[in-house]
Amino acid sequence: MSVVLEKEFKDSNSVARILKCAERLFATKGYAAASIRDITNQAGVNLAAIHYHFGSKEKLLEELFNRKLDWLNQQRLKALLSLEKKANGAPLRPSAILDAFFGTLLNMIDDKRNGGEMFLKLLGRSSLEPSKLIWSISTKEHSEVISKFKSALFKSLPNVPENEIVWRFHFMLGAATFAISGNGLPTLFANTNIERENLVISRKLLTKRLMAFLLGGLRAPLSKDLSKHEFYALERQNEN
Amino acid sequence: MSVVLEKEFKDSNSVARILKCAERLFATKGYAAASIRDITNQAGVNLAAIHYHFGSKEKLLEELFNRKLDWLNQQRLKALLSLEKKANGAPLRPSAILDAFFGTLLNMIDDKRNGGEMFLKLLGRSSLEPSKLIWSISTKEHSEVISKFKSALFKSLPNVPENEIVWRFHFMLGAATFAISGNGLPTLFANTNIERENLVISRKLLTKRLMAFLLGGLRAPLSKDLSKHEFYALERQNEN
DNA sequence: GTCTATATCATGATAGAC
DNA sequence: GTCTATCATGATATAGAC
Repeated sequence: MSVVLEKEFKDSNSVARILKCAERLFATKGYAAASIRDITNQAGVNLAAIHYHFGSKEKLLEELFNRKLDWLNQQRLKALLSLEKKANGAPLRPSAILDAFFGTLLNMIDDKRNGGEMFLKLLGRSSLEPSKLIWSISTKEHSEVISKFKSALFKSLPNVPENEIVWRFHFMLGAATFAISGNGLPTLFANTNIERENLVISRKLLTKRLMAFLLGGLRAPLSKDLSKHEFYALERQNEN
Repeated sequence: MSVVLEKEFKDSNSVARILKCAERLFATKGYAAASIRDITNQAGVNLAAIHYHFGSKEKLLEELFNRKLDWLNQQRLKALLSLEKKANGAPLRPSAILDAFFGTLLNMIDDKRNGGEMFLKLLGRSSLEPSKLIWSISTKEHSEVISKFKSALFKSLPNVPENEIVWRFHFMLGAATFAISGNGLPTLFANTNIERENLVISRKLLTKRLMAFLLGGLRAPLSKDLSKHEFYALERQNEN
């Protein structure tokens, strides 16, 4: 048996199962509340397996993040590069940039076999986690990707102050995170005669909804106190 | 000494100090990771004090939430009622509704003496917490307030399907939550030649930024697949 | 009402047999 | 690589002195 196959075999037996269960438990209970006993029990492996394969609970989280986040960021980069190739130097449409960034993110919802949905919840949850642990992970490539998308947006919206764009990026991340983690929706839809079926989310519909919202926010007129160019964002509206 | 004064004295000595420290620690470390040892140590009270005054760690969290969230929701309701009184039956402007809901929220940032900022972080964090514990708290009044604001938005945007408004409400909550909890901003502003000073947030500026974004998202044109009335939201734009 | 002391249990981590 | 057994620590909670 080759070295590669041997590794794959090991992966599917222990490491992969641990990763999958850890992903789910971290996402649902939170990192601190999910014990390695929970994880190893559900994964059907021994209590010591996590320490053997990963070294510690923290390293497990780190590994989890690096694998999925790197993959996601590669998708994002691929999408952005493809857009830039087609545009041939011209600025991209804002909606296309958002698609490349947030569309790839939401695509993971359907990737249930690989735990994409759970990872998304974990990712969202971690975004509000002030712990240094989370934010020290994968800052290497991740911030590079963020940087590339910022640049694309700057070029795409030349009349908008750059720091305004960054702030709106931040707001968009918040909206997208909530879109993924549907907590709070029951409260929100309570006392509404809206069909319950609507709470069962189709990824495509959710994406459309979110994208419309994000684009509206990104191109919203600047508040009067922030700039004299009030309706800057509307200039490019016809290109959308 | 009157009964009331006696109670206030007690509060300022133990209960209040516990609440304040718990708020900060829950917000910074998360509920699970913040131990009652941390809390009682920082509060300068005995380890057993939490159980004596609140019964358990969970009850402490519940008490914390109920106090602050009720207060916030009262502010929101007051603001909404004041608007409706002035409008005299006419639909409110969307921007005014958002001000009443999210403006009151952001106002708590400045309330450092009463731990408003910490509570906001805790609130945001809890929004992504799938634990039943958090979501079982204060659903009584809270969902009523949400309901009233939904109704106001429905009236304000009569041409928008109601479930679309609710979804956008959800997205707005996400953006507002991220606006408050400024995690991720360092990553976002990295590699940018934007002055670091901009990361020190003034509440007023942040509110302006967020409101512009929210309003843009709320009134964004509906995606073609969602409705035939594409630019519905722009109809009321001049009233903003 | 507040404290000391302690009970009871779950946690992450490790050592060593197989 | 996997298991059992165990450790030290820190968790929530409680009983009882003052």
